[in-house]
Amino acid sequence: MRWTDTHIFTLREAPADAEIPSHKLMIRSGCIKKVAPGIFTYQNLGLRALRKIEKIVREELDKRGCIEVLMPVVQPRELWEETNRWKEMGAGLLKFKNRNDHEFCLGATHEEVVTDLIRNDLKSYRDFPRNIYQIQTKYRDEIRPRFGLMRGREFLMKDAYSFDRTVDEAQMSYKKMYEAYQAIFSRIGFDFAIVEADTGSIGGNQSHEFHVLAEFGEDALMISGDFAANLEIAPVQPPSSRDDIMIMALELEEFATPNLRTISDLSKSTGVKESELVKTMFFRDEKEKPFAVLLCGNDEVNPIKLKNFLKMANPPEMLDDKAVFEVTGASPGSCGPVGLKIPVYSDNRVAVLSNFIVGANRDDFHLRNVNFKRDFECTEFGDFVVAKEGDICPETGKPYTVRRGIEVGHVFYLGQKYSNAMGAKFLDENGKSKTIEMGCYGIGVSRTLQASVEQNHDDDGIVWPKSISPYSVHICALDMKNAKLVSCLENIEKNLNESGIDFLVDDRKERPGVKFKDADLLGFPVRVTLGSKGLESGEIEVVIRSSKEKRSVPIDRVVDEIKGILES
RNA sequence: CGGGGAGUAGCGCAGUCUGGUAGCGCAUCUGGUUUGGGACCAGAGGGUCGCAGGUUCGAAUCCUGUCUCCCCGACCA
Repeated sequence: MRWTDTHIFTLREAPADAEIPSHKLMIRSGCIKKVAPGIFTYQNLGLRALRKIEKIVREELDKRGCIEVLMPVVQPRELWEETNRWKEMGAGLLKFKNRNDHEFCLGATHEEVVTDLIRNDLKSYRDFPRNIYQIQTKYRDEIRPRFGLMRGREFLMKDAYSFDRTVDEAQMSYKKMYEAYQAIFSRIGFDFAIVEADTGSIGGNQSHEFHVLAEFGEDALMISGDFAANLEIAPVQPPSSRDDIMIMALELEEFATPNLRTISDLSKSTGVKESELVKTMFFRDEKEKPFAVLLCGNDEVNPIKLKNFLKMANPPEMLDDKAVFEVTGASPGSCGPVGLKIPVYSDNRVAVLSNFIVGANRDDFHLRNVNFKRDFECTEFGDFVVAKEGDICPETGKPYTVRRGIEVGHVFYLGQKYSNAMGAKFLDENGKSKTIEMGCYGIGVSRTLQASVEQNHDDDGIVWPKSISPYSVHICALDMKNAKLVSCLENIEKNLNESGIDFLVDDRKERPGVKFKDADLLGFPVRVTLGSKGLESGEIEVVIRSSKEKRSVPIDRVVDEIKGILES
């Protein structure tokens, strides 16, 4: 393809709203263009790379017996009501009515549609296992889209759904997809990590995320030896119990703490370390009932852990100041567990404290020498904190280190959540009706595209991996008025076409410097410089984008050299 | 929703404080000289200054309202 026949426009400067390198480079290279917040046009270069990702995904899934379909973007309310997600998904689901006042939403995910599809088809135990997938546009009404394709409202997703007869068979399907994802992300050329993860509003009870490691990743990953988890769920080893030491419970005492509203103020004033102060936080459960959570002063509450511990559908909401006052009779800075009439959950790290300080439920007063049992009852102990670097992982007994990642893939074992809600059943060998076991598996295809740029770029531009580069070869034809050069170019074009190698020829009337800069920006794996200098010497310059290595190659060997580089 | 910032040509920005009929760089077009790492000269096209009111002889500039976008957080996955 010749540049002057394409639709490629590069920018010298990035738009002011682009923040991270990959976003800037995707815009500057003309891969994408913003249409509205979180909504983009894929221009030709971006689309070509996207199609190559799709091709790899299809190959790996088809190879494993997955069946491709295409489901609708617009979905009727009725289906979403069946699983109660019309409500549960909240404002993230974009809803609207048609002219007949029928309610619809834009597909944010397709569990409902696909379950509806198969519940009519998979009737016999002979029909299993089955795995249905599609590559489809999703729409999620994100509160704050950002970083280009990284968190868009409209994005391209590969979603697959497995249907099995038994838990064991479902686990095998899960494993198969897990391996497919490993293969896919390896082929694309990622440095990635697989972590245990929360299931979010998709539901289910087992889940792994695939993360591309990158400095600007939105997720924090906690890694400890062989174990890795998303920060959202990373478990923390409880401190060892102090049962063996007899600690005298001292006399409960109220003391004045005027204007001391924060843990750090209280720590300075009392001389007690923040980690030994106890803070009390208030939340609301799904029945709107308030409950309290006790944490060490230097810990942060992890709402996802609370959600999972209390088996809620969504993380609990915090009470506002007014609601806290109604429950405790005090402002948030002066609250504590003593005398409360609501459930009190306590983090494991608080469990080992004694004679500690809490708010007195009276403004500007705290209590010291507070102890479990004697002064208040704890409903239940658990792990409710956000893990920190250096915390001990209970799985390995070793400390965590933190990495940042971009979530490009997610596999869930769903169990019967959707099949149960939607009545997806089959008859087994004995003619008995059973509920189908499900799994679902997503890859953010458009996010994967940008993640690749995020992981592969330098100061000059994108460094596409060979696997998904929009074109494999970039030929800078420096002087299209030189007849000898043009005929040499045509010869190379012919040979590349015959070899099935895709390439872009920069045949614009631009100075060499401009072409080299743009070639670096677009970042295809191999660049060929075709200029009169090279023609005279009989050798042409071939440059490898990733290493900047330059090779002088005899004209008649250029295509072989390119093949060699692309195959290596 | 809370906090901060910004809307002026396709992109990046100045001008706003102190009102006087809109400017710079890049990009685009024409002509010429150049041509192996973002050339130079001369000329040209392109903007109802986010929108709506108001003040004023006169508003990009002052006042009021409103919309949008971006960043941090909340939220979401």
